[in-house]
Amino acid sequence: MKLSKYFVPTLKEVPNDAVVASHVLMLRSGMVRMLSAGIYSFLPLGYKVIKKISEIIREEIDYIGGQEFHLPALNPREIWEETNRVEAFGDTLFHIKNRDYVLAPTHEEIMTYHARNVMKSYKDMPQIWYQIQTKFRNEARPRSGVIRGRQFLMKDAYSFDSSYENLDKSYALHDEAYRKIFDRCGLKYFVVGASSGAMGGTGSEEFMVRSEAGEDTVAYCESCGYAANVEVAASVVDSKKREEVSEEIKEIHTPNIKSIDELCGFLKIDETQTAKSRVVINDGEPILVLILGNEEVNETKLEKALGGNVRPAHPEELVKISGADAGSIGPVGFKHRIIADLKLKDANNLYSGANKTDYHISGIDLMRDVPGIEYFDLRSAQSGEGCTGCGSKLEVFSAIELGHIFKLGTKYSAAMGANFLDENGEAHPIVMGSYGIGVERVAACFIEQNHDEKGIVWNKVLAPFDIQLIALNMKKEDVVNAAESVYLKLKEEGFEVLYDDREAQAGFKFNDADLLGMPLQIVIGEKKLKENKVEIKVRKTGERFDTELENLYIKVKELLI
RNA sequence: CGGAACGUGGCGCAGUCCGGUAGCGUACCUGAAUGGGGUUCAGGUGGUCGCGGGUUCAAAUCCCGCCGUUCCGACCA
Repeated sequence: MKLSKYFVPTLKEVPNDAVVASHVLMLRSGMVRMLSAGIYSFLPLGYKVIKKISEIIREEIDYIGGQEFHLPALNPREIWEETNRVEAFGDTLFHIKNRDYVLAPTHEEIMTYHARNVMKSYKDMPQIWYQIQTKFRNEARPRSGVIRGRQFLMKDAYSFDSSYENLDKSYALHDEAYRKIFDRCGLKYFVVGASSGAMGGTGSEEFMVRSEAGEDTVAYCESCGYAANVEVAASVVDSKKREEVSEEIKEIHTPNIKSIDELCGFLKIDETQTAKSRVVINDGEPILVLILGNEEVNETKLEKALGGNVRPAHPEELVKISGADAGSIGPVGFKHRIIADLKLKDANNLYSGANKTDYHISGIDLMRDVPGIEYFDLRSAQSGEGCTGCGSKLEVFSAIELGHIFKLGTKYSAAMGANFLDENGEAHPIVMGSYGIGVERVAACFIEQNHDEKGIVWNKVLAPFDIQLIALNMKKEDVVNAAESVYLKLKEEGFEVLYDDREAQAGFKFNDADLLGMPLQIVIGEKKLKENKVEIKVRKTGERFDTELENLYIKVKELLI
């Protein structure tokens, strides 16, 4: 491809609206342009990358027996009513105004619709059906370029099995395929065991990439591979050390002191000497939740510890329950169930509310003064805490979800009446799995992980072209002739070559080549051509060396293998 | 959806406070020089100043309303 004729609108400056590296570079390198918030056009160069990623996905899913479909994005709303997901998706689902259609945000219903009444026998299974298709979600806040859009390309696969044991097999096949896909793409990723969440089901794994642009926060152990969303991640935590002597309980007048900050300032003590109280209502029962002053309650863990419905108590309820306003509630003398974070286990000499407005208590010994207290893990894991698997240190950071594999079970088949007959002639709902990969996210994550101050650094697998060929002076006939023949020869040899044949300064071309980031650059200039030599630059290392023209093709092959 | 910022040629910005002929850099076009890291000179093209309304002799500038984009938060199969 000749760059003079190829639509690659590069930008020298960083567009105002782009913040994260991948977004900036996709815009600057002319891969994409925004049409509206969260809606991107892929230009030829960007689309080449998308096609390469899609092809890798296609090969690996085909390899495990997947069959590719192409499904409509426009769906009758009534199919989505069958599973009650019009309501479940709420405002995230796009609705068509002048006909009763929705734009599909995923395709469980449509795949199940096609399986229903057709896959009637256990003999018809297993099946793995997939597609690579545009999804539509009315995201409240699109962000980070293509990483979170209102319209995005997703590979979504669905498995249909006659039993949960067989579902495990289909799931394992996808697990393996996903690892191959991301390995082949050259991504550094890790796998998080996630809770089943709102999709319903029995198990799932998320394939994540570490990135500042990520929207999930995960705890990860490098040495044993343990990874979990911080919502559920466990960690080994030293509880607050019990001091040798327990002081006497003492009531302190603390006028207008409401927060832990104010209390610490007023009494000149450290947050870690205080126990923060929160009152929640769990299925009608008031419960005091106690946590170290400088920490926050993890709502997911709290709900898991208590079970049932959990909501914060209203201010009027607080007074009735504890006898004090919000700022003065504490465990001593609290009449209802009390649970505390593990970090507070058996702690003493604590400060907390007195259950009497404008009073606090010092010298609280949870062992002595709070009989019946129960301990749970109620806080989020933090960097540096111990891994529960191997004892090494956990790291907590943000990450982007690239893919998600999911044991659905019978949620959709049961709701939609997609049943089959087993060996005994009994009807059962089909046991399903669903498996997604964000295709543009693969590209964005690769760029997040592989760029420098000059631009993108593609590997040969995802690079839109293998080689960027640069002719330095298009006014010199011998340079043009040499570049032209190298261009043709490289193409004959099966390489994808982007030939910069523009009338431009050398520096301009070098910088554009570094921005676009093809793995190899071949530079043809007048001086070296006189010695029958051309220069090769390896984008990743910055290494450059000269080679004789006739050795060029061998050298290129070596470097691109 | 709550909070904040921004909106002026393709891109990056100044001008807005204090109303008075729409500017700069870059990109683009023409010509010339240059030709190994965004070179130089000369001459050009291109803008409903986000949209609508109001105030005024006069609005990019002041007032009101709306729209768009981004960031933080909420939300997120």
